[in-house]
Amino acid sequence: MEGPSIVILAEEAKKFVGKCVMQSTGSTKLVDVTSFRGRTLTRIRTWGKHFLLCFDKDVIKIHFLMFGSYRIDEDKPGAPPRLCLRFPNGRISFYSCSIRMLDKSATQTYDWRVDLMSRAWDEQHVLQAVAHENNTELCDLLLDQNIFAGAGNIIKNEVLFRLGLHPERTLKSLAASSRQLLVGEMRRYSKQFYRWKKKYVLRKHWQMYGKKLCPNCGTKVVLKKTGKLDRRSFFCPICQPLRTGTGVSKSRR
DNA sequence: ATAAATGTTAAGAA
DNA sequence: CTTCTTAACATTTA
Repeated sequence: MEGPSIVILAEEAKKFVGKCVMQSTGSTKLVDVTSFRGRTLTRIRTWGKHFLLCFDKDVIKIHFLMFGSYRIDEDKPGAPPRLCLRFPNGRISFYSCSIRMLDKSATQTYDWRVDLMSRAWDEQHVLQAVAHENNTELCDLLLDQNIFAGAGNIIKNEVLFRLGLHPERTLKSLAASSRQLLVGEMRRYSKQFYRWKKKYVLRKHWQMYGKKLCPNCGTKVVLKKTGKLDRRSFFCPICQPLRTGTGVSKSRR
């Protein structure tokens, strides 16, 4: 689950803010499930892929990893929730996810300037952070949660295709103007992802992720695990060349 | 049926 | 000390 999906969850769960937990159940052993009963949910926040349920002095942090899911006011068949919070106006359940408690002070260490979905997202700050990553391949850079919080493998692949960038290019091969385009597109596409996902039309807008043929030129899409993160990259070898330019030596002055 | 995948963390190894 | 590797987590889809 990528950042935009977490923002949609936060909107759906908003109706529980200000409500008191009537009953708390679940199979997680990483938090004391029984301790939430009688406490009021004061706020819901998100940072990247982190979903934060805030109480007066501490916070439940939920991360959905690869397979996590949730349900509101219904049960998921065949799976006991890791955590289910029941409020006077409904309930929310979380499945196969990581659940941790944070002290409230820990949320102050989150930097919302790098959160792709945040109002506080700061292009200049992100460009500065990117500037330290000259030797990093783009496929790894775009998944770095300290720089692009909320970006996942779908966003990575789609953005690289839209800009005609090969996933194994290093940042230093990009001119300053291209870097700025890249950072801006990460933000723009994340917002687009959110709008499409809300309308249940996200998947049909994928141009490269999971595709067989390039929508531009019809060339067979390459699927390769790339980078230190060894994650799947889908790319068109024609539209996303590894080497830039037309053969003119880059070292020419 | 088996494998691989919208992901992260911690522990141990090098 | 840093960087890399592996395991753990555990569900859905192809």
